[in-house]
Amino acid sequence: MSSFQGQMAEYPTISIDRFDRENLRARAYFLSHCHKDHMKGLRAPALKRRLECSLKVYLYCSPVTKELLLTSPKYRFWEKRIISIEIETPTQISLVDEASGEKEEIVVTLLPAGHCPGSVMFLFQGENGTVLYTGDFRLAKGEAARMELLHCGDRVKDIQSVYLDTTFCDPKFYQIPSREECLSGILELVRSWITRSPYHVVWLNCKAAYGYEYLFTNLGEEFGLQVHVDKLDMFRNMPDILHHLTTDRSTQIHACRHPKAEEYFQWNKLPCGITSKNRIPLRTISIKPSTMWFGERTRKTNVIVRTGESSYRACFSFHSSYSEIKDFLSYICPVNAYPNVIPMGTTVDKVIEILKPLCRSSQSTEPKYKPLGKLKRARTIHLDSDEGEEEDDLFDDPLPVPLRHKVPNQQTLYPEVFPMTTVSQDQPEKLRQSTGCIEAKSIKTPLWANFIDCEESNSESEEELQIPASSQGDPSPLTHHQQKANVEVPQWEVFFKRNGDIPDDSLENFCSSTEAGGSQSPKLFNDSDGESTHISSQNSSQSTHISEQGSQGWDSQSDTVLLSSQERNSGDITSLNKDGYRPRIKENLPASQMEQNVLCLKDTYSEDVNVVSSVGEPTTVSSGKHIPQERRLLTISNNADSQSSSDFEIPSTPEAELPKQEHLQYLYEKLATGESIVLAKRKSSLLDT
DNA sequence: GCGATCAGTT
DNA sequence: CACAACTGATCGC
Repeated sequence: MSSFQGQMAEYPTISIDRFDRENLRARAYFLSHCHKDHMKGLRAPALKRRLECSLKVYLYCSPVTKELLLTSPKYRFWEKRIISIEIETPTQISLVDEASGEKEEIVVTLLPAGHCPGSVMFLFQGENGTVLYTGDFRLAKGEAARMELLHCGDRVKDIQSVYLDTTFCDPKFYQIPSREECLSGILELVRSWITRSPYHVVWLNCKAAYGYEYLFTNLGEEFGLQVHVDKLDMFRNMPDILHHLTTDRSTQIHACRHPKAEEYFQWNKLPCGITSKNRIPLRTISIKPSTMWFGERTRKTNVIVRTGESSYRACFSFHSSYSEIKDFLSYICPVNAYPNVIPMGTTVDKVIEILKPLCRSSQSTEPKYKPLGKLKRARTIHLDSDEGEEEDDLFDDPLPVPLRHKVPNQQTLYPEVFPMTTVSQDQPEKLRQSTGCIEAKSIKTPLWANFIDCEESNSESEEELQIPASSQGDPSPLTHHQQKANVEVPQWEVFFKRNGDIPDDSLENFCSSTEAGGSQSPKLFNDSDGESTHISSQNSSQSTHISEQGSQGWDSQSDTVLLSSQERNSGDITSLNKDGYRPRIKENLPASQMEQNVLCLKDTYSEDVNVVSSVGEPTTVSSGKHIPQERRLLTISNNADSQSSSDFEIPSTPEAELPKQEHLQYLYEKLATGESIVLAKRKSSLLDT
């Protein structure tokens, strides 16, 4: 539940996701997505009055959010005052104080947040620096690195503050199975039930909230059925969703709701009231999407749990896990990070304590002295342990500012050129600031950087290297066309489809199977209470099955339902990605230098330089606008895995370049602290594999 | 009567 | 397991 009060320190004249109290004075409003807890005050009389008096105040949101919001009659009064902004399209907005006439320019870019249809993060650029408000988000590991507009050239933008969705920012939520794993588990469970007869139906016990749509569409697609829901008119202009939904109760998949639904279900009655078809009683199971999480050291990763004779819980999360949050924030590496949510059972201070080490201020370039004898664990020990996922927690000391080269998926890197729309009533004037983004350079990766960033095995890289470079880069003309043609239709897929078709857990599985003593045979996972039966996301090659009598003998071990995330690897569950969606690429139109300056406002190397200068000289390298082939190819493999390390665009064979004096100096310093020993060992073990 | 808030439920 | 939202009680305008 968001506790963000609506205003950001840097841009206090705008309000985001809060519309009450001080926010009533905002010059512009932003809505990240259509969930009630982000809409407080949005239909209050006070704001309605404000709107009537201040004719220059608008609400900005994504096209899908606008559509969803305006479907509700309660919010219809916003109709003339909402401006939708396309995803990944930097847009200038004039913030005018109507009393004084004072004006401020700001550029906002909407980035897909993966939380629910229409959900976005807002990237603001203006006089007070670049800030990112994430709204609520679910982004897999490495996804920030793939967001082109978080970058300036091949470097992540200089971001002053991140206002972060910290819903699961607690180590107990260390891991949440990926969207694909969860979807796969549900798909197999549903398949195993509805294929028995036309009278076998499933009820998806979903909350009244946007966010389950990709589940419905994937189920619909997979089984050629429509999902029964109570309402679908909000999707009337989103055919990709609409086509998989129905108000006809005769389908085998239901996601309808009723206040007494649970009670109904006890009596084999669906929320919509039906109990039979053709006078033959229905056989129903319920699947309740719930967030399941796993601690850092938990191997149990079951995505389906049986909770009763006909009841299941399925893993499902709208929010990023602890490790996903850490990956996201450490990649962005802002100066400040502020939590938008204080999770239950924790405190602001505790959350800040987690966020702070991932921010720049604590990424001291001065290595801290650490006696060798105090090193926690040697990497070799860790390799022998049962963890597939390597842990950056091993290092007590924050690493220096990562000089990372997260290469976006597309090749249109240089120069960073995007059309910029100006949304304002009275002036199309561009921003004057010209702090300028130095023309993007291909910065050679210092040798040491490979060691520093390399956390995990790149087991897939050899395979990925076979992928021709042409298979990535610009989207196919068809994709491009479709997007142009559909410009009036809200594009919801953008929020959930990722580029790449390769399942995401290959690294972990590789690690756990090769390094953890090869526990490759399927196992049954049962809760200690002996009540639940699981579909696992961990085991491989175990086929899913449900006891023939869903309501009988479910307590026997032989009824245990398993589902492996790796079944998906070998199988059919890639519909989430199969359309091969790629983030839209702007036409590579020539842009004025001024536009570039605006886009890279404050993202200057001169601002960065005090941070990075002690570990290298990135600004002086000017080896042209060419990405080494190896790095591009490795980027593909990185794109494909959401859970694994996002650092594997760095070739495992370092570029044949001798480290410079400063790099050596750095290495020596690291050696003194003990860290590089660990890293070097890790590295060599990787090379040995 | 409406809305805000809180506690409880799912 | 939490989330997001609903329900109902209470209070104030």
